[in-house]
Amino acid sequence: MNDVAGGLVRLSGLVQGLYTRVSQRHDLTPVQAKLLCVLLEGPRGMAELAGYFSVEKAALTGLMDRAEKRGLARRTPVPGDRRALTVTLTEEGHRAATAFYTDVHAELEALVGSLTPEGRKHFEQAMGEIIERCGGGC
Amino acid sequence: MNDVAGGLVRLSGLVQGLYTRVSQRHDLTPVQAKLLCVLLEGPRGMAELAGYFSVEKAALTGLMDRAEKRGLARRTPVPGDRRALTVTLTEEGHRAATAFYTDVHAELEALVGSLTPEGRKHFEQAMGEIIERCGGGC
DNA sequence: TATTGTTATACTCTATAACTATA
DNA sequence: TATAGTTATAGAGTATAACAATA
Repeated sequence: MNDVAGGLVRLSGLVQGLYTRVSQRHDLTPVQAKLLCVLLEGPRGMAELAGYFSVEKAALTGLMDRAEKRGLARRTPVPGDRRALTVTLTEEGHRAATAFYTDVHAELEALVGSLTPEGRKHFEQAMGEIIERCGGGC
Repeated sequence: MNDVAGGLVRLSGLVQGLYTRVSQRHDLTPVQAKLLCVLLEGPRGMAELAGYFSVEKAALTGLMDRAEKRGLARRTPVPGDRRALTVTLTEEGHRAATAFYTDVHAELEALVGSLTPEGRKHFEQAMGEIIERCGGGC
């Protein structure tokens, strides 16, 4: 696979590896890191998070149990619907999320650091097109 | 993250998701699919595979136990070193590997199908540069 | 002593199915 | 009945540490 397909797999592996290494550096699992990053944009419901992660509700229960035990996030009741829970970051979780995000962002920037401004622009545009055309699923 | 970093994460997520879906279609886990693809290029030792996967030897024992139980690969002795084992694909494993590989290749090609020939060339070149500059680790 | 691979143990992540409580 | 979330159970993947056999 020495073509686009191979390139995509290798590039994706590079990004995945980078993400995992940075997670470890912050004493997080990659999934926990992803959870923190999502919650950085605001509180979310359990079902909402399950949908976002393309995972069953039950998996989120476990994920949140561990995140809560580690003091990164918490579940709070939703006024008006006594079945529902909202997930928010704790202070520690917010600090961890910000630190992780900053770090991973810098490393990803460094990853494309060898591109010329021109090449970088083309690359960004191509990624944008692929992502847009594929949306969520594809 | 609406920049290169965000694009890389989303693109990598797209590729990862595609890989996982195709694996499932072939009744494989993503890790098993990766193992089959590596073995398609020839037999490998256990330690060699562990290195390739950036994983401890013990993890590979478990991985191979399951692959062997499913009839996809087998361990054979190495003449000349009675400690070592070589991992090879079974016939069924070879069939599964080829079918998976073909399928994933086609899907990845389709992923970049919206790019113009020009854009595609630029994209390929940029990926090549990034990968080359980062080699294995980076 | 170093290397190859395994075993034992524990943890994370995930799926499925059955369940509770509320809407 | 439908939705939100949990519990129970099982399996994959991984790490660590201790081990056996061979080099």
